[in-house]
Amino acid sequence: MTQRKKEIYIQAANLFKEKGYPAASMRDLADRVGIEASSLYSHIKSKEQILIEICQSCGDLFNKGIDEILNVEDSLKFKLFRIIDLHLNIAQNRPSSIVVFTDEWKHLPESALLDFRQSRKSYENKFEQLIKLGQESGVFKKEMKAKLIVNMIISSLKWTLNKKETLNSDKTRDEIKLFIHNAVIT
Amino acid sequence: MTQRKKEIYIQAANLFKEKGYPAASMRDLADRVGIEASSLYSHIKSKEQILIEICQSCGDLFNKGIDEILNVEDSLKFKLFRIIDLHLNIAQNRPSSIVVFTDEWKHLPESALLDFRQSRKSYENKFEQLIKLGQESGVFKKEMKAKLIVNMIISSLKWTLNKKETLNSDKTRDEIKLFIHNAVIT
DNA sequence: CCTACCGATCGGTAGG
DNA sequence: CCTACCGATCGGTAGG
Repeated sequence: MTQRKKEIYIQAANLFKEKGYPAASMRDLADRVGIEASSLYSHIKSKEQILIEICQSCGDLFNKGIDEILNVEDSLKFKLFRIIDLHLNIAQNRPSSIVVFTDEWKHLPESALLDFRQSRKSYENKFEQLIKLGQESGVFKKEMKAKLIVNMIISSLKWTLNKKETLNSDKTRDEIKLFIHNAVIT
Repeated sequence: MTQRKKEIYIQAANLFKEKGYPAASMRDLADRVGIEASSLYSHIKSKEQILIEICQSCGDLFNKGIDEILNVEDSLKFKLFRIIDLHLNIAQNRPSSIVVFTDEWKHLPESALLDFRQSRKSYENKFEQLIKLGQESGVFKKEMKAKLIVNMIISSLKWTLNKKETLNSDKTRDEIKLFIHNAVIT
């Protein structure tokens, strides 16, 4: 990946985040990169392809991240905290891409949409298994369905997207973990 | 508001939800209503105006809803549960509009955007005051900032949008309330 | 990487 | 509510 191509992907993520994918034009993007719109196509295949790659790479970050957490020997409680940090770290390190991944995936073309849903499903299933394991061993509360707990946790973290100071504050991160700790740990 | 105009707003909300505002065309909308695109403009002023009214009316639902809850004499804990039901009820009763309100507000024109942010801010401030009151009286946990609690709660409920069976299930609603109860009630 | 350009589609108007 | 149409803009290609 050349420097120019990287620059295009970075600016595309910024632009898609700000305007939304359909409202972001290739001419907007070219302006930000500092070249003509037609010149973009020497580096990229299509507008769609940029969206596909942004969404795929974010999905991979989540799945690789959770795999690493689950494969290390730790308490289930600590693994849950590491998953929370995984979400916050991705938001911190890829502030534009993560918003595109979260808000613009519905504009993916059909085949990439199937991949996206599969990747997300795979992630949620791993997360759910962790919760179920904790419920069986008495670490996590049993009164709520594991799938609901996963949905509540993932959803609850999304307000932090785009909130740089929140993501940078260890104190705020601790409060987020405390909220979820109170919600699910026995 | 004539029947035809109502129909246009309903179909517009459905369409904006499905495709996103920028990708939804007035020709799409006209097809769903069963008239020509140009005929839409006998009933509505512009595409933008539809978005503005959808977002305004949802904002009003939240603000009127919370005002009613806060003005009735109830325990703070019960008021919190009523706020949760307010969110779930709006999602249940206006399944398309609420998604447009949540996901498409950034496409509002400048002046409407100011109104939108003000309405949302107003809602969040009232919610925050309730949490602070509860923290002072020892009903809600003090270890987390009130604003963070509000953000976590509002965000945590958003996964239920578009999940009709979740919104229709009293049992699931109870689990959602239990999650939040555990998180914030002493 | 640029100039020049394509067909398609956009929101919206004129006039009836 | 329709036919006919407008200028603007879209993603993308040809050719150099």
